[in-house]
Amino acid sequence: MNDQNVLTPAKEPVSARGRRKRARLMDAAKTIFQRDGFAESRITDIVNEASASTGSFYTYFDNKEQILKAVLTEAQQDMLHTSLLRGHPDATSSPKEIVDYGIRRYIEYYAQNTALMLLMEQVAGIDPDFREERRQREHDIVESNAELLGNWQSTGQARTTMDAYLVTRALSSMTIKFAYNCLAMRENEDVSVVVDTLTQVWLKTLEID
Amino acid sequence: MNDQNVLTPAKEPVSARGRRKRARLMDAAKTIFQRDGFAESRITDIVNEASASTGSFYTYFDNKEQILKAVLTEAQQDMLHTSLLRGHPDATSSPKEIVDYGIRRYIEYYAQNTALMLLMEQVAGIDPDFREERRQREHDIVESNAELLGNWQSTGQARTTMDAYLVTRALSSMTIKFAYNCLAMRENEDVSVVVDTLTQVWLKTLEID
Amino acid sequence: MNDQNVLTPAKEPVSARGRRKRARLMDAAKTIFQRDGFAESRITDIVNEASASTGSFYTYFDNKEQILKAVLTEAQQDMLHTSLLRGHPDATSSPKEIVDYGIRRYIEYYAQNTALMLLMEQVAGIDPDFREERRQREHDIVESNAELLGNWQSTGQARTTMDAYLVTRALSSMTIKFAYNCLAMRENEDVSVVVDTLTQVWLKTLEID
Amino acid sequence: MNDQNVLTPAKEPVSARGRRKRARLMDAAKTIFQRDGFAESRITDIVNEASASTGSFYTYFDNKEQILKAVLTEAQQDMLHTSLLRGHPDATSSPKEIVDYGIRRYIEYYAQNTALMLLMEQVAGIDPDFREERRQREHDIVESNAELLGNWQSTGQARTTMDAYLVTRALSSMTIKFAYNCLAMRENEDVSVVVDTLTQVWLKTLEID
DNA sequence: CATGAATGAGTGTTCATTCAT
DNA sequence: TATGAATGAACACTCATTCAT
Repeated sequence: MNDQNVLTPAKEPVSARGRRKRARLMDAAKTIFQRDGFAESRITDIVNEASASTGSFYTYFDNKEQILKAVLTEAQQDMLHTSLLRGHPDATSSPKEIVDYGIRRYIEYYAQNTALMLLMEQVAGIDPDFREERRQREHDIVESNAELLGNWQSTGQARTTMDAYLVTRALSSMTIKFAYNCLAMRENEDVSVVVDTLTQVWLKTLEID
Repeated sequence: MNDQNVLTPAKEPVSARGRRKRARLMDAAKTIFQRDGFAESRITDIVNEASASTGSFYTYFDNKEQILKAVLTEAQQDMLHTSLLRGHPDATSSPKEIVDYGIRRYIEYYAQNTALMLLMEQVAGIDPDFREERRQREHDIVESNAELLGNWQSTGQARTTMDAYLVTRALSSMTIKFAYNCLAMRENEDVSVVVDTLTQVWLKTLEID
Repeated sequence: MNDQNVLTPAKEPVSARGRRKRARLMDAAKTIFQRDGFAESRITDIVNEASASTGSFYTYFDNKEQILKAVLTEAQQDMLHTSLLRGHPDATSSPKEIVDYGIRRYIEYYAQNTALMLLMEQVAGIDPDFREERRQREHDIVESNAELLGNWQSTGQARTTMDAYLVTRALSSMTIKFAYNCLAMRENEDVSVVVDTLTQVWLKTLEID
Repeated sequence: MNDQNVLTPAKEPVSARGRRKRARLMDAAKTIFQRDGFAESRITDIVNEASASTGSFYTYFDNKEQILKAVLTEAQQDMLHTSLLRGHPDATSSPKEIVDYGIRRYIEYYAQNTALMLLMEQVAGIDPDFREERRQREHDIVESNAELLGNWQSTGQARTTMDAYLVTRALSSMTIKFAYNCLAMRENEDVSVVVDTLTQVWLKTLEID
């Protein structure tokens, strides 16, 4: 019935006006957090950016942590397709196509959201809870991917004999960190080169033709 | 007027007593930073930990940022061997031995210094300067490793035809992030399994026997 | 310009519905003031208790002070019989009966309304206006009682030669403070013992048989 | 060894300079509390009055409540002689002399410290802890006085047969409240009249010649 | 050079009151 | 007239930094 869980009690706006104001505050917070980082951001800046008053902030959020959590949770909805191997539109595709597609999609999303990714990196650096949450999310994705790899191994489509979970974890780590270095750190901004490189490592390691 | 040479980082103690006190403060700062993080740490806690006074702190450091930089710079001395492929004691070793040795050494160092690694991750999240510095350092290491890989390619010891810099960057990324996930995030604490998995991916990708 | 007669306390509701809502707010305010005290009470709590909205509050009251005054004024209606010596139902009663009856009635009222009495004590502590108002009210009562005592003195029913006003003031003070200590402070909750003690002091001092 | 009890941890100044500053803050707080009352007072006003900074305030006190407690505790040292019957300089004095002396001393102290007395009244109105503390203190004093009265009763110096504790409580209540009304409320500022009236009621009630 | 008290700018948060709906 | 979201002045409190001793 109520999909608003107990960890975020009350503070949900009822009127359309309220919903709009809350959304504006979250947009503003996202902007400010991405620009100044969490520790350097001031609630004053957020409410100014949203053209709201401090009082309004506290109508919808208890404190800075809470709006951060809200911003990140929302951002995570968009990120659910970072599953890499899952989510390919065509179920009959070959492993090679699936790997290529998954990596491309992840990298492209990353390229579009580097500021947000940096923010998440920062929050993970600061907040153990968020760090653990992220670890768990990554763990789930890796496990799901490992399962798929297991299928490929049993059908001979992937000839590697390495442990499915560990190798998937290793390759996922590579993909995430490479994206971070090349895109967020602006070391190499040519997306297609990045995708090609990563794809080749995946295919060679998994022994997929 | 000001005979303090501006190029000197200043505040370097001259007496042995001074050098000892400065070292005590840095040890304390490292402890506190690792425990509380940079933003949450208080100078008060640092000086208490060091059994010093706030005044003494400012005798040796200009501010909180400076002692952080000092702590990290010092920590980085120990880390110079994270070059992965460089630094093998025996110059005549085979590529396989060098890869295996380099990864093992890196992972073992990481396992010994997870708190420090988390701190560095945090600071990278917060401070763009440190982030850039780290990126540059990694870039140099990757470049140096890529050069070695180039040699192996030209002698046929590594049969991959991928771009030496990009593939080294990708594999280094994997190694660093896998270490972070398995060790700092405590997902898989069996060091030898971690090393084996990483080594295999390196060797297969680079086509080294 | 301003056809709001300044002598009218304003905000008096005209409709029956309005009168009911105003009464609900006052009841709620009384509850909250007694529970939290004036300074610690929130208008939010009052309107929640009354199941009303903040807007409605300001329809009937100008501010928090005003509803406090209204609550206390209303409470004072019930207290008018705390006159101690006045208000005995039988005009032909003896001084002894009148004293005993007055004290008993006051103590019993006090025992029934300790929370309210504590509130009044608190407001007297905070608000000089209320303090002066209370002093004036007590003064009037004491004067009225002193007049009665004067009659008893002239008829020999009270043989004391002390100044009627001062001794009445002293005995009234005792009665009020003793009630406060024994009942509000819960030092001695046996009402009849309290009444007996007070009555004896009154009679002995006034030399009434 | 350490007579600084655990309820007031730390914050005690060690240097003479610190002790002076702390004392100045307490003086200032007393002034401000007496002028504005506790709820209406601002820490800003206290530190301005003391020509100190907000930071200094928090060097010695945790918050406004704590400095209030400190001010009142100190004030209470001076008040210990409000015992009424105890503390007469001449041990061989008659009951009449003792009563007269005790009341006079109490009233004179009260007349000199009306602002402080009003503050205590206010705090008692607001703070249940202080209220209880005051009740306990009064209880102890009354009990001590009742004991003395018991002696007088057994030697026939006081012929009343009333319960020693109750009658002492009643007469003490009268004294305290009468002082409050006449002096703090400025109803009758002639100290000697106040003292005479009270003394007569005490003596007549206790049947002391 | 050591000490720790003093400083005050800066920030989070509350809540009475207003006002658009 | 009812509602409850919006407002922002007001205040408590922190903590890096300075400076008198």
